[in-house]
Amino acid sequence: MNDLKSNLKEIASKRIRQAGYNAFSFRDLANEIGIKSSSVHYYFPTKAALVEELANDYKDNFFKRLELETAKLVSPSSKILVLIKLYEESLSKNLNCLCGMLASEIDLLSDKEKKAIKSFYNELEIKLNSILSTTPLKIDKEVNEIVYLIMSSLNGSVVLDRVYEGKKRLNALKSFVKKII
Amino acid sequence: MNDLKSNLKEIASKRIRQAGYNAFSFRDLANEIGIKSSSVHYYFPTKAALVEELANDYKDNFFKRLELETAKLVSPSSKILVLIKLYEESLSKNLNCLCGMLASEIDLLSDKEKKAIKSFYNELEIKLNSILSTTPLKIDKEVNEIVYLIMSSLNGSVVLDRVYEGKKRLNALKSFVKKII
DNA sequence: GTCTATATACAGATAGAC
DNA sequence: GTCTATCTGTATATAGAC
Repeated sequence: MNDLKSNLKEIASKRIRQAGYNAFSFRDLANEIGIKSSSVHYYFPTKAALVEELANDYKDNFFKRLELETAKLVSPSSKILVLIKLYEESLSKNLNCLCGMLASEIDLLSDKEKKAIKSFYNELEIKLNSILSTTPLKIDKEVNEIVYLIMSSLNGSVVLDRVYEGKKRLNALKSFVKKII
Repeated sequence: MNDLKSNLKEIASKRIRQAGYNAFSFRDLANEIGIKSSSVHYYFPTKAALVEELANDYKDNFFKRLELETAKLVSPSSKILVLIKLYEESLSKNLNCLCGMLASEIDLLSDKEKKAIKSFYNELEIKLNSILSTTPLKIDKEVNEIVYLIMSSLNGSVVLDRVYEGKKRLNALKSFVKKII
């Protein structure tokens, strides 16, 4: 992929993660790079097509990193801490999770965009279940419920930590994971 | 407050909870009621002023209900289940929490709007801490960390349950609360 | 209180020249 | 690939008549 296209995607992704789907326009992207908005349409026919591509890229990159960084780890808790670290990185850049942001705006999305978002969370759920199924929990709960708890908390933590410009909620989740797994 | 003004607020709140700050205009509100957008400006000088009022109303109403419905309850877990029930009601109307939605779009907001959002979460944190401080937890964790876990999970659960048109994540949180408190 | 009229700017997209 | 030009519609107001 040429530089310009990937630059456009990077800028668009950042904007969405800052303030949502409607918080940027093709003109914004064009201005930031120094081209015209009609040229952006050369790369992406519509805004929906761009966002769909962003969501799919985000998922691919996210799970590629997760696989890579957990590959040599053994304990479930260490693997989940890597997952949390990916969210911490997002927070440290003062950005929401792209899919979390779009999930909260699900009513705005086309079917293809929705599918991309669901695909991200489907894979996350599968991954977490597989990590947690290898070991008994230190708390008497269904694995699946802990998976949901971790996923919902990850999403909410970044949103709220961003509001408070801190890390308390992600840290609390981290601490919780260390305690129960 | 007259009917028209409260109708406008109700419609605006609903739209934000469906798809965010930028997902409605004064014209939308006007059209839905059958007046002109300039008339909406009679009630609210700016969009920011409207949203600030919505957030403050939401907070007032939320905690009024929480106080009312927990007043006669004794056990901490039963009180927290009432809190979760408020989020379940939101989900059953297929709406996000207003403050959760705006929290994810925090970069869009004016200082006054931000303040209103923080005020909601400040009060929720205080309330949860006070509920959980009356009893020892069945899990060896700091109360404050469990408060953060519940708050972040509440937010994330509604967002994700809405995506999947289900209740699994809020139910998982409910189940977790029953287990540890 | 509600309207018409207006102002200024932006949004998403397309046609066609270069 | 990038541009100019254009289209059609929308957003956030404000002024002033009724």
